[in-house]
Amino acid sequence: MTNPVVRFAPSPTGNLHVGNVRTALINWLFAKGQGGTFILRIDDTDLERSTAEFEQGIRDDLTWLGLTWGDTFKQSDRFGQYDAAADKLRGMGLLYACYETADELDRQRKLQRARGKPPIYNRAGLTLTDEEKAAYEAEGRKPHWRFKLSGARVQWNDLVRGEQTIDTSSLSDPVLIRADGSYLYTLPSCVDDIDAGITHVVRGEDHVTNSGAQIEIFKALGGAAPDMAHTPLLVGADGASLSKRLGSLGMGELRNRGIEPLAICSLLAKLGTSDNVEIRESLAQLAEEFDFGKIGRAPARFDEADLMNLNAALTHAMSFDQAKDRLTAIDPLAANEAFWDLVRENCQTVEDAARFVPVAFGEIEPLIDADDRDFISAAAALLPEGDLTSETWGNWTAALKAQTGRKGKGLFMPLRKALTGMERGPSVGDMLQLMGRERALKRLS
RNA sequence: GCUCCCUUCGUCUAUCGGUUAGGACGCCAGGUUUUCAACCUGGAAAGAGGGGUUCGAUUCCCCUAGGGAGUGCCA
Repeated sequence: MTNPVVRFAPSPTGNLHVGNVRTALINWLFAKGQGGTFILRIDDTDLERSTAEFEQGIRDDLTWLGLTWGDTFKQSDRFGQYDAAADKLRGMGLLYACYETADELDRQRKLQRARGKPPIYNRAGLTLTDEEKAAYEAEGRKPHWRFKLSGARVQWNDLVRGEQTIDTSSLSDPVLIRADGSYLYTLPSCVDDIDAGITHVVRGEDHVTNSGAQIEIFKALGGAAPDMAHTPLLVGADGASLSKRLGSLGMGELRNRGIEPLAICSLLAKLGTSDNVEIRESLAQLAEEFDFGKIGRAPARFDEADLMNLNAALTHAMSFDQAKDRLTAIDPLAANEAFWDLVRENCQTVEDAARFVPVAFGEIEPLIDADDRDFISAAAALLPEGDLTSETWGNWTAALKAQTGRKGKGLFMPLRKALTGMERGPSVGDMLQLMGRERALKRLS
């Protein structure tokens, strides 16, 4: 396989969510792994619902994730090409005018369904005479345009699903052009794929029947259809279809929660594959490991808890340099390498470090149980003079142990609670050095 | 309703007719640690149900159940 060209084609009518991102990621990983090109196409033929804000949001999210594109364009800049393609299809007798209203079509479908028949368009438009068309036009009706399917079986070897067959006689002829003259995505997508030299169309399995119809359009337009890959959709942790909330879980929200792009990409790249779901060091590594053959055919469950686990693993191993800017945003004092190295393994996100900032650099409310009061007073008196060093903690607790007879948890836990105000956290001895003598004594008094 | 796809530990999966059904994540226990995390060791944990085919089915076929998708002048 040489230099594949793939595209991710979101429509700017909303923000990117986990399902979208997975499709984008798989395209990207496949392209990068094969030395190919990843194209970002903005499917904004629906001028009503598309907005510049969503478009920018999509670009920002992809950039944040690291899914950079080699080329990008918008469908709204290419209506001329679509018009030409439509004319070509009309000339071939493959694009025909229909005059039913949406309501009429809806009624037809309901009727068919009620009789146990599949709701397929009856092709009335195909046999309309010029007089009948003129009569509709006189009524003020404008036609919408359908592509005439062959009725044959369309076949392809799907990179994920294997041999696929779609019986086009069981499909309605797809509407390509609305009554208001605007394009639905079906035709522009094919035209763009041909013009951009797309070699592989990679998308979710909700598109398989579309692919059946689009393959016929590709052929009618004189192109060979690209290879196809349809990945199973993600479902929620409960096994039901991805919930509204999860399905629309946006990148902005994940970013706000402190989730790392690589945690998202690692999960979405490995979920539903035969590879272990673990954090990877880079997108490049994910690309190297990518293989359509590893993707299963059953829907995989997307669980936010898994995402958080991966993110925690990533955070635990994150270098100070990587975390620095984010720590600065929390508090300039937190941008301290010794501090980060100490607290990171107690953090699930970089922002979790905020909990420990007051312990090391500010004020906290010490936790001292009533029956530990004397012990804590003794501890305050025994705190070694001079600078707090890495030796201090060991010497101090040894002296305390000798004087009070306390040991183990009974010795250490009261100190932890008094000095940090928490029952859990990083090593107290190291925290002691960071907070300094003055804070320590104040908390022990 | 109709069409297509799917079903192995809690989760993601391996197995391409004969295996003690393997791994990873998670979980539990022990070790280490003042605690948490990390790390080490160990453990529990699966073939949806029913029929076939076969000397032998997780594997092949059928049925049922369950899940996903499609069936739009959405993408």
